Amino acid sequence: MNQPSTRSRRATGRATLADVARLAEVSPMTASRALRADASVDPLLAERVRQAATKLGYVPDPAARALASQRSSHIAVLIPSITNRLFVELLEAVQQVLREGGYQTLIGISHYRPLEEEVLVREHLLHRPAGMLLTGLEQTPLTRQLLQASRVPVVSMMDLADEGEGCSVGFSQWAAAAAMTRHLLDRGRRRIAFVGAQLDARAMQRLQGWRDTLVQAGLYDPGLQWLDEQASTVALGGSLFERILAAEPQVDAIFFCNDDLAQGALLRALRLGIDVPGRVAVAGFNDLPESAEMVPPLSTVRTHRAAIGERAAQMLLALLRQEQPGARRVDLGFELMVRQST
Amino acid sequence: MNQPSTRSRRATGRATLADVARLAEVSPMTASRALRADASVDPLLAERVRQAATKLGYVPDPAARALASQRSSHIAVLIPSITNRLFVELLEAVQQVLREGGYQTLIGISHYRPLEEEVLVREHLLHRPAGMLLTGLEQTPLTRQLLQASRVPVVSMMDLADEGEGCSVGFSQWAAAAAMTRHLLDRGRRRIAFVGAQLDARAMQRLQGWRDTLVQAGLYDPGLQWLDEQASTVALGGSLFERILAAEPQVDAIFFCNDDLAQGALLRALRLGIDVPGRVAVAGFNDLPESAEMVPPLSTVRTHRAAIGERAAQMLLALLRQEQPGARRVDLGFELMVRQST
DNA sequence: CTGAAAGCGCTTACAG
DNA sequence: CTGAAAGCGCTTACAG
Repeated sequence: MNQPSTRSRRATGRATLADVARLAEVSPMTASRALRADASVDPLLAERVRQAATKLGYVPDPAARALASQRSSHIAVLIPSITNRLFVELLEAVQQVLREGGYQTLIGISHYRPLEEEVLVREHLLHRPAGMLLTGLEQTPLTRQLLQASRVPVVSMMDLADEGEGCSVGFSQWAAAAAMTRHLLDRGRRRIAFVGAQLDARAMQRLQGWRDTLVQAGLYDPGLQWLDEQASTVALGGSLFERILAAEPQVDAIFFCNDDLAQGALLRALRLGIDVPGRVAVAGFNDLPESAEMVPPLSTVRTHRAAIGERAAQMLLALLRQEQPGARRVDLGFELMVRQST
Repeated sequence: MNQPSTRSRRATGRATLADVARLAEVSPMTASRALRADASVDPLLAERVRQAATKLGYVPDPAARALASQRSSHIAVLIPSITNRLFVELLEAVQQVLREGGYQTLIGISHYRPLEEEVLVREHLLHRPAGMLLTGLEQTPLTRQLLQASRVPVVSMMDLADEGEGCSVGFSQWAAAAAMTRHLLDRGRRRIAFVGAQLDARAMQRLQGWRDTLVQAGLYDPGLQWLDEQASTVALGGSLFERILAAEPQVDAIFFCNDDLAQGALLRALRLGIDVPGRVAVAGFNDLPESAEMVPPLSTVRTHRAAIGERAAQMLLALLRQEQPGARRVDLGFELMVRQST
């Protein structure tokens, strides 16, 4: 009895589905179904199976499951950058939810480049992820095609897809930038510069929100638009701040496309003895933790990135459970944080 | 010919090892070995196999490989926090190297708690990672036991293990803190406070470096040791700065156990009009990107976290290839960054 | 609702 | 150095 074959390879010692089935006195198939809460298994049998599994401390082997089902328990999450705190907080929320849902998170960094994202999508698809979470909507045509062909469920984070265009959770960058610009106008500012860095799609949408608002107010001046392809850093913000004031002395407000840049501007102003907001107002975007501590505290737009990550992950889990995800497009909005720099 | 079985499940369309073997006119076993550069396969055959694989665009199925070999192509990387930029940079370097080595990175966040780390180790072990990268050396006894029993190769990052104690890449927190303390003494400071937050093992080692140096100088005063269990943030640094100066007016230098806290102190000093370094010197630890931009620029200790991540990942890859990893204990040192806050 | 058979795509453990 | 056989631990696709 229990004569092990001479060529046995069992080395794991872990309980297997067959062990559970034997203990529950059902076939492995029934055990498999019961444990996945799959097709309608007789509730009594299902319960017996579950108890057997608990008793044996059974944990399904992810590799075996993936091989048989052609689908893994991994979810690939692609973000543009991991040194940008924004995406770190997004990621943390995502991972939390996915982990509770029984999935593991694989992270890919695209460095803001659609072509790198394409490579990442291709690589990850080889591992047959159960689902994917993407940042933004600037996928290359090939990326879209690969995803569609793979039939892997996808949810996009940060930006909002057009109606009927796929699942997305985010907010309107345009509206948020427009709101901040309007705030500056309300404060009596008339020569409002915009500084964009990195120049990813979201920065450009913010630019558009600024521009449209100023055009409408009859105050748009293309000379006040400062774009820089470099990554956003505190150092870059400081240097741009100095250059703008030198080039356009009549500027009375600068709207930076994110907080790193704006923080750099505030620090540079301190160093140079430039009065903010007296001489010039400074606004940022995202509301990073340090922004409230700056001197003066930075006015900015708070974005709900943790909520976005959480919601997007939940939506993906619903998709994986074949449930209707409720809304396929969730707008989580933003919040204007008026502090003392404007 | 090529009569597919009526119950075929092939749906992937991907080339399989059998396809490669057929094209190269060898057995699947030989193809498998050739592709892994395993046992000495006849070089001519190996070349034929490699060409066939390229021609077919063959990519091994990770799930099948994991199931058969009981070892996946994933590497688990456990870090204490992902909102701390230090670990983000560590992680980025790690992931880069692992990816080039053909491995995928799975991230676990322990929130600085050994017990959470234990849970993560247990969870990840279920997925049979090829290897693991841990942060620090404060594993619980059970964690150590689980790791040892699993026989999964492990490399520790940041701290240095004792000789013969397992693989590690890092630097001496003690020496770095001692060096900064000596610098403050050299600048003529005599009442040097130390501020620790989070109170993880590394913060405590820094505390020890500060203490030992002051004891040796005959200037140690336990009343100047400020410890706070909260996470290090800019806001906390500001509030501690204010409290310390109120409680110990004769303090002439404050050594914060990391840059976040020190930055908060500098900002608070600006707000309160306290002269740094005139009234009090401020020092940090880690050299975050913003530190050089502060007013005044922050003196701190630069830690080589990217290099640590890179080196640790390389060491793990060497272990996985069964190579001798050269040194099993690599000290990457630190650099004193003397700027204008001290 | 349940189960016996086959198969997912690799590698281990032998034998030669 | 090479290969035929068996097996890793699940799920798919049927049949009943």
